[in-house]
Amino acid sequence: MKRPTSQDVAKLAGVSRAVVSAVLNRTPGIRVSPDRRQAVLDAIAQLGYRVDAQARGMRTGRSRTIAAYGNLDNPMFLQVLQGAQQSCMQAGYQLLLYGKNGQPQEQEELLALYQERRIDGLLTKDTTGFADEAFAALVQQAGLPFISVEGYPDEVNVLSILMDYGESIRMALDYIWQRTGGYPVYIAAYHGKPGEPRWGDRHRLAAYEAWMGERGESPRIFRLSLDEPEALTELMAGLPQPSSVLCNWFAASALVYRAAAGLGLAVGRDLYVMSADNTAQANRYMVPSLSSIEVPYAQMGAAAAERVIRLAEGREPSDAPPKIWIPPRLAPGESV
Amino acid sequence: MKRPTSQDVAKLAGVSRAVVSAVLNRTPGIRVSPDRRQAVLDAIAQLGYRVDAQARGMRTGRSRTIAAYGNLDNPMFLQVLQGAQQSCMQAGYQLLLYGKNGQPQEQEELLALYQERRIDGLLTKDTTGFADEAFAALVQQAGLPFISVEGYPDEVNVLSILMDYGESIRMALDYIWQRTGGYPVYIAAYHGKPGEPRWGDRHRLAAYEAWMGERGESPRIFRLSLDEPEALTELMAGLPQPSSVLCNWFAASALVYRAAAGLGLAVGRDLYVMSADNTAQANRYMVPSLSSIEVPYAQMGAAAAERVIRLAEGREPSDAPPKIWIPPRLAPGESV
DNA sequence: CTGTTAGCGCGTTCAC
DNA sequence: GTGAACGCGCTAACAG
Repeated sequence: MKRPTSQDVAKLAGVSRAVVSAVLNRTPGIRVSPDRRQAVLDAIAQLGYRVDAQARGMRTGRSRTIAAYGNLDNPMFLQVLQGAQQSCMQAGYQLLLYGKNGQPQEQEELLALYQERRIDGLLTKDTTGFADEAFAALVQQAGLPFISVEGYPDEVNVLSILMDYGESIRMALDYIWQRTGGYPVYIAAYHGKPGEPRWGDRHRLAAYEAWMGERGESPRIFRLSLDEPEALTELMAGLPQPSSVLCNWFAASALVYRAAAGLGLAVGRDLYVMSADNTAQANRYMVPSLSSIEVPYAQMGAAAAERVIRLAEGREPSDAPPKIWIPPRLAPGESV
Repeated sequence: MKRPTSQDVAKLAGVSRAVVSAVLNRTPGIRVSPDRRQAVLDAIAQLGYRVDAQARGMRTGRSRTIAAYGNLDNPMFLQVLQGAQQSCMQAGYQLLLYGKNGQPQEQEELLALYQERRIDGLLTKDTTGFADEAFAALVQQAGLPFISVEGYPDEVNVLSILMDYGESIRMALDYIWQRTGGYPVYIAAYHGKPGEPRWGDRHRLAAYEAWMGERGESPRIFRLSLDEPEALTELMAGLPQPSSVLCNWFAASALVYRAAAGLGLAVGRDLYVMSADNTAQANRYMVPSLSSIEVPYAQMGAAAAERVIRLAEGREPSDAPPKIWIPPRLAPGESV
């Protein structure tokens, strides 16, 4: 009892293999009468026939598979995958997972996947503002349909799915103001040494300054090294009660909670806290639960996959804009 | 400038296509002299030749790809993927992602992937103690190499990678005792209505009872519905200080923190808390950070992928044990 | 309009 | 080490 082939189906249905193929792919140029068509479908069902994807792929040159590349340590990547998978399934594509390990050869291996005809397109989940022009050039040269989630915000030659970080800050500020009537301190946390803030943080900062400026308030920005969280306690000890703080990042909010506990301040009463993202998906487990802005990664992944597939199939209009913007989402908690 | 084929490589190296293939696959039965071999390798490098995976797959009948099936809402699945990817890469395999959506047709689609020759094997991340015998039978009948992470603990016909939940409890109890000298209350949380506890929870409970019994203590078990967390406050108000509690699940620990805050109890001083898992990966963000036992999902994913690949390649001895046990891991925090 | 024939794509493998 | 067949589905050209 071996695998049935299109040959077997053709014989059982009393037609040629070409008709079987035509029925399955509605091939233009080959018309099939309804009854013959039905005979083919019956034969397929009876035998449990399945097209050999490899044989089809070899003939057509496409694999109907795209790869998703990202950091498997980051839980947000899972959301991207979820969205991408959704889009793939709707389009009849498969999703190949390729985890980032930080090895330099990985980029070549991604290209190799394409050259081996294992994938038709590539989607990467990059860190905010990431850009690797050398890689982008290689990809373009190879002709690999490519789209980045959160990367290459300023490279017009690379297609990206982006979130509007400025809007996320305005959304948070409006929410805090509506709930408390106060103007928050902004905490910009960073890892390691203070450097030039990255793309996302630049836009967040600018939005904060503009929002405060429009209301005649002077911005109060506190730069916090995640490696020296003690500084936070000093800052917070000097704030009147109640005050509100808006953190650029979940990790900073966690430190604020910790410092508040040390000072005997009750979050949600003596101190309002909001996070401009939900990187760790831990917001709702915080006590009290942390209000935040969410980056809609699933939606971004879905949009990315959809677009890569269009690209791979040559259905993307060449004048399509390189960047697609997805709006942030407000996730209220108990901390504001 | 089109894609180079093995034909092109052969011509450039002055050999037949069979030799190119033999060089690439160290085919037994075809000896290639060192200089010819080198000529082939040079030609490959010069042309940038890559084997067409589809053509190879069509000929060999294998795709060198396995699928991972699981719930994309669960961050732990990402860890499984990470481990699986690692194993796949080492073996030269690709990982196809298939997200669980809860639709009944999914099982058929997984089988279809195999019948279409898109995958050589399947790995599923199931919930603890899960078992679907109908699916397992289908898979077996189809001949699809299959292994479950955390599922089918009692079905000897299905291969699984499992964690020893009893050991996780003993590990936690030993740790708490060593740090505090106390005997914890055990909190068994559940969703919805109280029912028969599942496989993992049964083993946890039994281990708790046995451990307490060995020390001449009578077990103190509190069953908690996650939908009625108020009951927890009552329980905790009645405990002496300091006391310790061991929760079967992260979500229960989060509720304990919340109740402690309401009662003015300081976790880590008035009350010691430990979680028997880290499902939400939020432990280190809790204030204070939550001590817990971790399920080593990455390791389990790696073991699963490795085994599926062996199975697919027919390298698995038929007398191999159906279950592989991976030990739990202690993750100390500040709460104990 | 409906359908057939034949060749193709590309790497693998068996007989020599 | 070589030559040739093979795997399986797609599709251009062609015929009834």
